[in-house]
Amino acid sequence: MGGIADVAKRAGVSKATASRALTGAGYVSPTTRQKVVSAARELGYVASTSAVSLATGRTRNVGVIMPYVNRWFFAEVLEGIQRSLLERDLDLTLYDAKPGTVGRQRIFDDYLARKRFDGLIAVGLEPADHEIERMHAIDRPVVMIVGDEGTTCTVGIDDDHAVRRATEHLIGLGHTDIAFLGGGGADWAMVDRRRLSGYEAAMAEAGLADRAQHVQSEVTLPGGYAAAADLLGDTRRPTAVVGVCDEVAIGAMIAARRLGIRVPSELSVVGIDDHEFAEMFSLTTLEQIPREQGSAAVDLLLQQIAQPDRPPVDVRLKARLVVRASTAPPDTRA
Amino acid sequence: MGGIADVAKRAGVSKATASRALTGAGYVSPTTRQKVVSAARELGYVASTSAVSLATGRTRNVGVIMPYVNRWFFAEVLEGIQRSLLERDLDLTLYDAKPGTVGRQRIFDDYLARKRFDGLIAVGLEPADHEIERMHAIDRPVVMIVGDEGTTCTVGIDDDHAVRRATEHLIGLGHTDIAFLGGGGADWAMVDRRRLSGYEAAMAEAGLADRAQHVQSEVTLPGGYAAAADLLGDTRRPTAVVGVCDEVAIGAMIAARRLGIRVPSELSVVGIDDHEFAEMFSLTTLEQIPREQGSAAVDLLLQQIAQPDRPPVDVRLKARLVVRASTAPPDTRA
DNA sequence: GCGAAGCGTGGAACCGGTTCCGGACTTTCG
DNA sequence: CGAAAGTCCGGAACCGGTTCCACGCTTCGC
Repeated sequence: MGGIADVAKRAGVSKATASRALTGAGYVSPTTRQKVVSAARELGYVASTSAVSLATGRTRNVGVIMPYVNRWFFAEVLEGIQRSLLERDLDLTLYDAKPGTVGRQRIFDDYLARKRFDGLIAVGLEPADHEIERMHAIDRPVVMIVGDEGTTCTVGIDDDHAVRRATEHLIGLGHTDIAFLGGGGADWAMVDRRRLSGYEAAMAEAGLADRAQHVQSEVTLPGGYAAAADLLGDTRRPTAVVGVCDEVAIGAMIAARRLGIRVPSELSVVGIDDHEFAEMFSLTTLEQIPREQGSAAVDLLLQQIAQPDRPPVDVRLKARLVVRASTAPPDTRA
Repeated sequence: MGGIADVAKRAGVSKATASRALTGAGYVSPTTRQKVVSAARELGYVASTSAVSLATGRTRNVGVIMPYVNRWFFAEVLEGIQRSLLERDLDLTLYDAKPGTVGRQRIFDDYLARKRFDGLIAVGLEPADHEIERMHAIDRPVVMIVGDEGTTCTVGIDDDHAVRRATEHLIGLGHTDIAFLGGGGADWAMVDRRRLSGYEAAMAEAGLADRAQHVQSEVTLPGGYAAAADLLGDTRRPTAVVGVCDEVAIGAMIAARRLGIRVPSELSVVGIDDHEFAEMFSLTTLEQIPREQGSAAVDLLLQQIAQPDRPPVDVRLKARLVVRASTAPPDTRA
């Protein structure tokens, strides 16, 4: 009921002409087009997406696969993607692939193979080799946000550069006891590794290699809180902390406050992200704009869909230093 | 390439038989079924979702429409839904319908009408009348999480009851100066309204109707912070605060800390949600488990899809009081 | 022993669009 | 003025599955 055949009949034309009139492909006289269009409107006609997909081979849908949706970065990226797709009349199907779950396995083994999408955006996925293989096997363009430059398009900030700047900011203020907080452990993400190495490089360049200190923590606000509570409880504590991301950095600020350590006079804290809470906590940070990364990924993906044989492109965005009130020269009286 | 026809040929049977063998519908002898299954495996056959949808009228996909994905509650619900769908081999397409955006309008006007899904879950949508009309017009089951009981199935906690208990908890501790923080303003959500009325009812029952005080704020952590900073700056401040949700309550706690007001001795704070940060802040709260609401919604939706003419059901979950260290009797020395 | 019921299978219609191809008509151009 | 090119449209094939129906065979019940 309500198919294009009905529209065609009402407009007094063939299915073929009705289709051409509505899709805009091929020759149709202005008057018949008008007739078809108004017939469609009168009937409330909406093309069946499955029929269109079957006939054209295009789904007008993109898949987004990410390990979390409840973390700030991922949620923001998702919104950026969604907004871009909405402008272009494309749908979005979401795959929530938490590391180490059977769900993730099923997504890679079954869901992706169904090819419900014209292209795939993978966000912070840290895929294993066989997972990468799966993604290529589906023969659809893939763009990764926060991923390895290599065979596919990628979008992301220059993590190394960002952390380097964060660390240099502290060094420039006169700090020498600077700890890096966050990451480590078993499933230690590549981004976090890259960020740590940026920190180490900056420390080394300043001749502080032997003062470098990496404190492990879960990469969440409570994780940062817990790790910082340990670190700062010691009387021999650093004068500054670089958080692997803002959530960890804010956790550290909260811990400091609880311990009665003043920020920034007794402890400087810098993060990376410009999280929505950063301003409230007056956190100095390096701003990345995940929404923009999301929409950049959509742009890239659509290019790849249009021209599948174009070589992969990498978009690397620079992070801007936002100085707020969580950083200051170390307290020399101590 | 790789259609069911190829599988059929390789197994030496007709398309019809191959289809029956793979879907499990109709009579197929065990031996032919086996032949078909292994032929399919050898060819790496995966059925085209669009062809299946076209033929069966089922998409094996559910739509989820929500105004935010970056807020805790929504993200958790989304994960709950996703997990449930994953178990049942269903896909999920996400519609991000921010209030007052053209995107939202397009979702209701165009996207939903495409009927890419067998059913729809609407989360905290606060739909306008014409939006509700649109949702019914698509002729697919709808389940709402946090919505009006009425024509559709709904899932949610009993907000009135929850806030009542939160308020009674404070009254039981001896507080009489209790402010309700959050909500109000132009696009003031229905949940928040319901919660306020629960507070007012509890105050009235305790004979404190004239002490009731509603302080408006944006329903976010920074919003709670800002509003509480105003409220608590005054010397004539309440001894306890009920936050419309945990984010607002936590914002209030942070503000109190900044102002040097001790929690809980000088100020008790209670929230609603059991947000992931609640434990870190030792916030007394009423626990709701959004993930469970998500999976309950999926269950309901699947029932409705299976039996579309069943009367709508409402699932109302009770919230459990979790007492932590943010509430105590008022400081009588003051 | 024979009709009915149950099982296993293939042919063909069908879901609802798009697109190829060819015919008719009009315009352009040499 | 005739051929070629351009425009407009309809018939039919096609995308890749599912399902109705008919048919042959076996089993069962009376």
